[in-house]
Amino acid sequence: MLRDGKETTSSSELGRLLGFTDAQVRKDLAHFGHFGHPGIGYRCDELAVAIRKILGTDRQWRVALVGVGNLGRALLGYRGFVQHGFRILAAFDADSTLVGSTIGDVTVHDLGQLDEVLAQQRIELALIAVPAERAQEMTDRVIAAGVEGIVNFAPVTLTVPQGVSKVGVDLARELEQVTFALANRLSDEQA
Amino acid sequence: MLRDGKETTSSSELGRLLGFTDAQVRKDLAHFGHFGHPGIGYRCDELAVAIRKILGTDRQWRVALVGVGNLGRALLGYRGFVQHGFRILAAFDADSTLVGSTIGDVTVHDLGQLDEVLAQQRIELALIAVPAERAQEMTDRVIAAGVEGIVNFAPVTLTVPQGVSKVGVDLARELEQVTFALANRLSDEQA
DNA sequence: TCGTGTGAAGTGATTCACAGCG
DNA sequence: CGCTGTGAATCACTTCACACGA
Repeated sequence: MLRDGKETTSSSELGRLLGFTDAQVRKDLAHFGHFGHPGIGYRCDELAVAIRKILGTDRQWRVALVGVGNLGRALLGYRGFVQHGFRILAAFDADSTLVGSTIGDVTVHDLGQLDEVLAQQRIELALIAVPAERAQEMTDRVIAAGVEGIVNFAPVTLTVPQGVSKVGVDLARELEQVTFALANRLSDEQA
Repeated sequence: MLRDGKETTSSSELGRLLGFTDAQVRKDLAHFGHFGHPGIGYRCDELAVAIRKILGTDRQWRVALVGVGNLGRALLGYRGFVQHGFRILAAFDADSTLVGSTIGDVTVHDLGQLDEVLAQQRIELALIAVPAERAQEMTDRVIAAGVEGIVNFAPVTLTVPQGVSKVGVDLARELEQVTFALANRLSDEQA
């Protein structure tokens, strides 16, 4: 909407676009504050700022990538991260033939330097893209080095201490969501 | 559990492992049928079979990849798909220098051959890994060619007709989930 | 005795509907 | 007059608690 120069929107328009009711949109937004203008709706620019504040993306975040395989490289090349304020500042891999190379503008470090580089770069978030067997170990190490948020791409459930935030992305599980819907022919549901 | 040779489990054990209550586990499983044995619990092998049936992964699915960029290549190399019965049988890209090459054992076809190859290979599911601008167009085309399920990696909301199942994976949104938790210091929630 | 499956109770989320502001 | 923000009503989900089978 901002790109299109749209000034304002409404809960009903947002709802239609997102697949919710207008009341749902208003309740959800009102939960975080008073962003709307009665009789007018929501100003697009104000709303964008407010949502960024809520999501914590009103600033830049310092990110590291652990595991520079196929998926890791894809993550390094993903432009969406930069657009949302996520800066990948360091990468790590066990493969010594990769160590020292730069992909995009990120240098691949040896795992032995992990603690040192994470501290030096003041890394806050880590993307775990290593094989399932190594995922918990890597997670423990980055958390010990001060990382507070984890996105885990390995198909295992990680254990993290209180205060550390964690999200798991299991690509096969996403496909299972589709096959579940097809196997049971659900006509509703969308994401 | 199967790998460890475990014979049976219980709703409370599953709940502890997954982060739910025992009652929740029982209700959810009972929703789909009677899989447990009173006094015993759930037999691991029986439960695995039952869950695969529910998820629709008790058979192989024929999958195509549209877009062989960094992310596409990562998806091609992801072993978890094969393990869950998802076979990527064809890939497509607009880049003519890629067309004709094989990555893993999948051939990259020209987009012009999309309809033909999808029909010939009887493709059921498609992974959309093209830039946001092209995502809806590619989706329309694969659906026209008979695809019934879509996993979309482009950061746009796709429109699909009734009967087609769709899941969206937005990598930046996963990170935002982490920053949201950190910005608001939620102590609960895990995925 | 252990542990499932399940009505009943309790809790939380969504929708309704309208007062009030621009 | 349009649209938000919000109590009240509705609806859905989770937890409780127990009958019953192994």
